[in-house]
Amino acid sequence: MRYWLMKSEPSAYSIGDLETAGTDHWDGIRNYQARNLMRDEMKAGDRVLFHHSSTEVVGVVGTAIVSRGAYPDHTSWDPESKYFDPKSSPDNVRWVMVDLTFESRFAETVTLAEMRAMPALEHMRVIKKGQRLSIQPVTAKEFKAVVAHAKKKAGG
DNA sequence: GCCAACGTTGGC
DNA sequence: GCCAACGTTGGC
Repeated sequence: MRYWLMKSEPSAYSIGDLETAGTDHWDGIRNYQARNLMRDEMKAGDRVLFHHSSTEVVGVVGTAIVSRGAYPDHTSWDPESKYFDPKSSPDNVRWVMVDLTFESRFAETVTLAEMRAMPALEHMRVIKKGQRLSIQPVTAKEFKAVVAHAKKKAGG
């Protein structure tokens, strides 16, 4: 089983949206590195740190589980979609998505500043400047350290 | 809103 | 295949 960090702008899709949906597809990934990770590495059962970016409090806000591995992102051949890519079609799938199932929502965000201060997370990509990749592998140790920190902040 | 960092595009 | 220009991301 692998562990991941997935970024989302909460104005577009938040942890609350995933909590409401229960399970949802993660469409709109249009970056080759992120796509390759989804297509080649991400499997059902993997665990995900759900990260809010471009917002007032940036950081990890909860966890999710990959409930379906990579399959074609149909928004890529939908001319009405903002994620439309004319080079993608059902016969020539360029972009993929996965399904995520809500697991937990932290009482408080584990902020970027807090993560930077945690020795266990010193190698995490998300804390590095200029790191734009929206899907990042994390280690089991990092995943657990973030979850433990969230519990500690919640007072237990 | 600024701007650094990065990915993509396209001329050559 | 190089690399400058451009567009996007995302913290601050």
